[in-house]
Amino acid sequence: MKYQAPRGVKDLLPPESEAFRRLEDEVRDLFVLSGFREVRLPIFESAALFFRSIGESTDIVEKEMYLFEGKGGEKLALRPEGTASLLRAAIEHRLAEPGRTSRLYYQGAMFRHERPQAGRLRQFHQAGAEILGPNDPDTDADLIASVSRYARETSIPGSQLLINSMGCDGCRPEYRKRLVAYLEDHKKHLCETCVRRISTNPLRVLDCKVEGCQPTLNTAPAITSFLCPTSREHFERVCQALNEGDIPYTLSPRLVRGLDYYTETAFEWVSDALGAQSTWAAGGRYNGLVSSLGGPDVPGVGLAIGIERLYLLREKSGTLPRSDAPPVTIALHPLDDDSRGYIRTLLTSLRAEGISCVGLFGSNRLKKAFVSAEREGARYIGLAGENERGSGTITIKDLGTGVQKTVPVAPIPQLASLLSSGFPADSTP
RNA sequence: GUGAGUGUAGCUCAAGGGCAGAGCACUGGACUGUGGCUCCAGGGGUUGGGGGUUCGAAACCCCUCACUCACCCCA
Repeated sequence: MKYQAPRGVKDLLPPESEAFRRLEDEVRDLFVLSGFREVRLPIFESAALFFRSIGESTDIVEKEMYLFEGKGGEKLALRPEGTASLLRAAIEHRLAEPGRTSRLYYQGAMFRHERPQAGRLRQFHQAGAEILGPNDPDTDADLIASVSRYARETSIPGSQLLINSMGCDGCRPEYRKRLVAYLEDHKKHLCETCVRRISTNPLRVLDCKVEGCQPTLNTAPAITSFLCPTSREHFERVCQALNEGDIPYTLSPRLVRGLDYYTETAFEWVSDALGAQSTWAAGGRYNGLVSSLGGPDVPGVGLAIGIERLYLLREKSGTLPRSDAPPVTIALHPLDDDSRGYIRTLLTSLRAEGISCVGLFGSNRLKKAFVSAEREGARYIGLAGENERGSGTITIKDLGTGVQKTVPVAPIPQLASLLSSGFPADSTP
């Protein structure tokens, strides 16, 4: 094979492509139902935007970004996530202003140069929703509730909500100090990467999955016992709101989001039906991010759903959305060469009436036309030869029921409505 | 970036040193204005690529590429 898709990217073919689109629509509907409006964002941005927002010492920035230079030498990057882009746009167009609330969502391809595996691609798709403005726990809880409810309604298999608090600029530094001290003391029981992270990104040590590290990490100081009164109250009220809303969750003191910008509430939805990449949606509050990107001091909270992972889950549970409407209403076949023009005219007229149709011009054999019509997924086949042409009619057969009828082609709207409303069952062949 | 597993027809897979095969799919015919069935025939392959061992390699060895899964990381 001369050309094939680059590593880690996938072609989506029918019918999977259609199911994927329906899933995206489903998520869009979910956001719209909660008052979010869409922002279409560019697929690349100034690289510095991501360095700044995601964090210099994260893996994404250190080794996973697709970087390239514009003609003028400007440093650009394919977006590895959506929040940074959305906030950039919100700040640039004055949608993030103190005292007002913006609910915005985005949806599209993201790019990270990682080794592909189950549920992990180099080009993948996320849909994310961000609320800029409010800083109250009820907003967090409401956002969380919308996704948890969606998970329940669509029967996402094995889904579980994990939540934690990351504290704020006031209390996290103190906690961080205590954690580093603890980790230093227990260095000899930790793996190599953990030891390295003590100095680069100590909070992420908590995320380590190495078996040998677990005993040490289990007894490490938990951030939740170091929260300042404000952060503690915020977190407690989020949990309380979830309790009241009957949203099940698991407190996960060692949950640390991969991106540096999170503050206060952090949450993610995992599923044991997914393989090693078990997170299918995640988010959190980011109160300092807007201002650190040059905007006003506006707090925010948001989340993103990994569409491919959602797809995997729905596939596993056999609940992928499927379009039941046939792709083509009628396939038209000329019975002789003289009828080809008659058929072409009819195709144009029917499409003008919104009826999906194809012409079967490939073979003169009627038998093949039937096979082709079925392959096209057509509901009806329409035949025209000398007789139909002479009388201005078309012979239409319902491929499902076998019911057949010869009807006038004019007026076209009447023919169109016959095709879209369906054949009477009592017609005789 | 590291490790393991797998690469044979469009798809699913046989052949484990001795003629590269099956099922499905595809094309044509039986069947020239009425389909799904059946029967007959046909097209398809540098066995991922390169090198080596051997009289002989799809098979054994080395290199390489790709895919899959895992580590890592994350949606």
